[in-house]
Amino acid sequence: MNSSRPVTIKDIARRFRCSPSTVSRALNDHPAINEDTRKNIQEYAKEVGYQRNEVSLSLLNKKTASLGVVVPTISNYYETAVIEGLHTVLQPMGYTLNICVTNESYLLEKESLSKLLSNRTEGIFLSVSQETYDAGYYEHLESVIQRKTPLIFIDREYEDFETSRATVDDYHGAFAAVEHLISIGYRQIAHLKGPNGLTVSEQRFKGYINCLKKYNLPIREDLILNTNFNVESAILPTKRLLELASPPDAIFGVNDQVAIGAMRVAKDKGLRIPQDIGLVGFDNSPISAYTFPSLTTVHRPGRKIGMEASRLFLNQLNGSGDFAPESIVLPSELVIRESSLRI
Amino acid sequence: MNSSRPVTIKDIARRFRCSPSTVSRALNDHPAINEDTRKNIQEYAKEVGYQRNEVSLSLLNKKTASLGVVVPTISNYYETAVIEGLHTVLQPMGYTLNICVTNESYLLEKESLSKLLSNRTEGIFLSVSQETYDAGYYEHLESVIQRKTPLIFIDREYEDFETSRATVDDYHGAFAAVEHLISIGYRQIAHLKGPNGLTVSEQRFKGYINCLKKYNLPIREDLILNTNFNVESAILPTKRLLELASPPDAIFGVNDQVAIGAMRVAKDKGLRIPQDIGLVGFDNSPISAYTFPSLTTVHRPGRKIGMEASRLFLNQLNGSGDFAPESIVLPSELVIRESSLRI
DNA sequence: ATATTGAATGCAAACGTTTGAAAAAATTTC
DNA sequence: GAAATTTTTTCAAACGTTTGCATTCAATAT
Repeated sequence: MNSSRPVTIKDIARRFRCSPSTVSRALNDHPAINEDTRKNIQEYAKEVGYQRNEVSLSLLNKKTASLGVVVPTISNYYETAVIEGLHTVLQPMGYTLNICVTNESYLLEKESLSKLLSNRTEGIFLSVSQETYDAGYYEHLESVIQRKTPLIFIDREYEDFETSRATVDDYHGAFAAVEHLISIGYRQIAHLKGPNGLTVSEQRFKGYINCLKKYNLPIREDLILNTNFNVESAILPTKRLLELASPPDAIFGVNDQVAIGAMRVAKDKGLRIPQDIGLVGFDNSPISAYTFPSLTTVHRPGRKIGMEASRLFLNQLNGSGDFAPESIVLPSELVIRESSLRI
Repeated sequence: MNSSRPVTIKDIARRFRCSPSTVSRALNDHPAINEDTRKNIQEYAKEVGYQRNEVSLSLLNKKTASLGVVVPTISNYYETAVIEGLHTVLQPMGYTLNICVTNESYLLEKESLSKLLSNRTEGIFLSVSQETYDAGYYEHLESVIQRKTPLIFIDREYEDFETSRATVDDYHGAFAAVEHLISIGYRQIAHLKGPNGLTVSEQRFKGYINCLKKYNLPIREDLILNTNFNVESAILPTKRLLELASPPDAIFGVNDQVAIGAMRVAKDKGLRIPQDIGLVGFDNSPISAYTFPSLTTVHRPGRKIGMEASRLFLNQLNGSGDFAPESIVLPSELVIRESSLRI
């Protein structure tokens, strides 16, 4: 008596005293079907709200039209921008995105991947978790590779995998940011670094270090402190920086959140930005243009990364057997605003 | 020669010269299987990386363990918080979330729902698009209801549907925000409203209006301007407000983004916050605590909404036939910070 | 030696759809 | 009116897995 059972092709066939194949063909406008039969069946199908069961089709065709997106978090602007980019390209093509959040945990990442494979996902976009990255685990990726499921790395990557990847040129972005500070005249430039071990953190850190070296500025260990990418995590480190006997005259934050945290602390201390202290962030998040003063930052094209990653996936999917992995590195771009423009 | 075809139970059966049923039972630790057979099969399965095809199981059991999440956007803090909440509860239970972004478009929403139904999603969380809401369309929801697929409304809702819903008490949050401004002594309170027609906008607007009424303050049409929820959309309206012959002494923004935009414009004008102008936002986004001055706002429990919505879904799923829809309204909470604390 | 038990395995159907090939029905041709 | 042709429909298999029931085989009991 449960009216909620979805109506199937068989139901319709019974109703018309014909075979399921006829119904199937009628619904798919197959030319070998009598015009009247077709119309009747289509009308009836619409009337009873028939919707074909894609699950059975997936089984038959071994195509699921679903893709996995495995990311450490979705609560940052950048990550959602990437997902939007993926969406923009892939939703119109009929793909469904299965979003898995790993919270930076290896176990969750492993489980997510296994689940996606079990569900016969046709491709996987992966930004590995910090735990995975730290520990250098990679066994859980073997099965993905072995299955030849296209695997696209986003931002965080393993060098030694034969896979496509889309990353932002963090190194040169960071370099440009620090170079800009130097060009303005700042000399004691601190860095609020991201968590150790993550490519993103390390690349930006390297950009910072190498730029200082290039301009023969001393590298002061006491001006390099760790944060956790969010605003709060920048508060204490910034306080410590500003209480130093020889405090920095500029701070390069690993991202906008961190820079905004630093901005807040500096202002609380009565410092003027950019006169007393210069500030640069990273990401070009929407808010960065509207802080007071507005934040100099490095644009990180999240949407574009998502779209490029989609392209890489499609290339691999449609490519011939001897597929060659591609690496896309999108340039990051310095966006100069008020927080560093000391005159 | 393509080694990428996933190994199936049949493959294993062939290898052991036994029937697929035996393999299936062996893999599932069925007691009627000989200990040795079981061990051998399990070992071999592991060795060749067998992973059971969940698609076929879905077809067999009519259970897909996947849920749809249909939202207008994922680029705001609040939306991602909701999704995180859903995730927190549902991922551990084995559910997969299919995220569909509608970009506020009715057509995309309709297509997304139809796709989800075709994929035999077991439940749908829906925050209707603005277009849908404006036009009052609802036919596309009929098939969801008819299929008895649990449908949970999030925030934006249709009054006349017999479905569960989880919303935040925007009205009282807005009311409290305005009341707070009044209590501090602000009298000419402007409102940067959200897009017309959306429940969220209208409820907050209503809270604003009714609070003014309660305290016998005049309602000035010229102090009510529309925005589009993002920072940029607040810039021009705020400029207009501040250029009025009789400008407001406080602004209540429909969300934090808008309030931050307003903050920026006010500061550019040389106004001191909160001395010259008070500011209140809505959402309690992470950044709001670290603007300068920090932003008074109304906490909107996104994560909790997601978790509550999950609960509503599970209730409906496990409920008996005569299911009664539930409405959860979570309180919003005024968070007083510097931007409104004129002494 | 035969019946009885028990353990281990196989058979077949089911989930909903598509599709090549075969069959049936209708139409045309001579 | 039969043969040839065309149109329309049905059959059966396939996708990968599970599961109730039947079957097989060996061991035990009588």
